[in-house]
Amino acid sequence: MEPINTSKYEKALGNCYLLNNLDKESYNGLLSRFHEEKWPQATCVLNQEKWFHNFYIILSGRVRMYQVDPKSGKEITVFLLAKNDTFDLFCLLDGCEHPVFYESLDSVKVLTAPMADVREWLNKNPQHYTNLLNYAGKQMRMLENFVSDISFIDVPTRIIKLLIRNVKEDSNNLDLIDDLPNKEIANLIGSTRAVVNRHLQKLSKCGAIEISRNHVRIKNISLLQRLLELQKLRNSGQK
Amino acid sequence: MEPINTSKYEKALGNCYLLNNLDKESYNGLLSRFHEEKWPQATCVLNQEKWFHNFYIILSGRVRMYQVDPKSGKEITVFLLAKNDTFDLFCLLDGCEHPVFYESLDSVKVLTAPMADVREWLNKNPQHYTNLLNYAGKQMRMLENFVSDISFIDVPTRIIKLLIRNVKEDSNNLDLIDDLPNKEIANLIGSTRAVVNRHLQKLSKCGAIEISRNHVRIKNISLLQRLLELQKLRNSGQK
DNA sequence: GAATTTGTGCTACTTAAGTAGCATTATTTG
DNA sequence: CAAATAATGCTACTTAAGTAGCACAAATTC
Repeated sequence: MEPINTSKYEKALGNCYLLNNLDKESYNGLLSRFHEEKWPQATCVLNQEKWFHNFYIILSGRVRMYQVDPKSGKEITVFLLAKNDTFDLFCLLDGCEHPVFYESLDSVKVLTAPMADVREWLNKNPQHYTNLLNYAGKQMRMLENFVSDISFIDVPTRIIKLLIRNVKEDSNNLDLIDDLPNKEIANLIGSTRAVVNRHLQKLSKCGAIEISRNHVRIKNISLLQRLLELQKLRNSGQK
Repeated sequence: MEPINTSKYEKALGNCYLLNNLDKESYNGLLSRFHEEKWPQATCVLNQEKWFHNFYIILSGRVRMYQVDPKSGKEITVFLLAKNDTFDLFCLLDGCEHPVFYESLDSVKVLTAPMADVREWLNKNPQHYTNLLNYAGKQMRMLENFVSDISFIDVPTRIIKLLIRNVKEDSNNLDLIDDLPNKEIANLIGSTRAVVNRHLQKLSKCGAIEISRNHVRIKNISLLQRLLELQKLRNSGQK
């Protein structure tokens, strides 16, 4: 395993939180511990030990982190990770095992280093903890929102929010989630395939979206936004 | 506002994550920025700016952090904070505002300091970030569990898990949650007063717990544990 | 101690979400 | 190209959770 060419990744990792504002020396010191790995599409690495001993930065492709209910087999996607995201953040933060699953949605390129090495680097360069704290804060906010969304909001509205959250501002295209089957969309909002399909059909019939196998396309973003507003208002007369 | 007597709090704050393994100098440097405050029971400070500008460590009493659904008025308690807990962690981590509510359940004593001071201290003493990372990791795990619990598990089981999680090992007494009205229990698991009451009645009738106004008492902890196991097994034949 | 507020325990009802099942179509694999 | 697999689009059904409403009791306030 030869040392990686750190300069090769400077552009690719420009937006990775962990490498924010690093001086040349820190940057090379950290990156030199990593090497590149490729995973084929739709791989689920069952061995959870792995996340405990290795740390990953995504170079390209999507990885979902999910939990499985052993009782029903139901799954929920906790984080949908993409370029510049890292895992496992939980282990990196507190050094404990994290019983969770990871699965690649595309063919994926990652940089990986032993977890212990990354933790050691952080210990030796504590001035760079701030980057990690920021990222942890953002992820916590996402989790907190997930909790309140599931508890407050019905499935059709969660779908609309998911769609709106993922449209690219310029193109109206769906980023990250435009090529998922209904089952994966269900996992993202904590519901089931059949129920999601039911509501996608309605959105399709009213002209907000267009659906085909493995694809959802936004047809009328402002209609979606109006539907979301309507949902927020409905029942607001309650105490 | 006179500087606090830092030695006074050494015992009280022995288990606060933020003060773990601090040398005398760091300890005093941090604590000297704080002063003590008292809040009466059942106070809800509506001014959310406050959490953004001030940081709090709980000395005694309980504080719940919760979200409110503006549509229905429904609430969900995200964290039930007690002695040695701190807030607002989200702001401390990433320096952004955090639109959330805090409310005291008891008469509460806190130590408080300007958020900027705490962040500045952390910047100057980066070797102590580890404590914060650990705590953030634990809180993230709690949030992640909350997500999967709400999405996988039915209300009666969530109640049982809440009870089991909160029994003191030695005494069988409920810590933290033994004096809450049904409505507060509902907020803790993301349900409603009426539904929680329905299931508490069942647990009461089968002899697992005893209920009275503002009180739940464990009568048969091993029965609760057996009920939890039963729930886990039921339907496990599904694919 | 009268009046108000808060919490409980219940019945009856509504509804969204989930479940089961299956036919149809698209895609992949051998 | 045949067979297997994966994804969809339905219908019909079940169910847990939530809603509404109210009587009653306990606690608090004036």
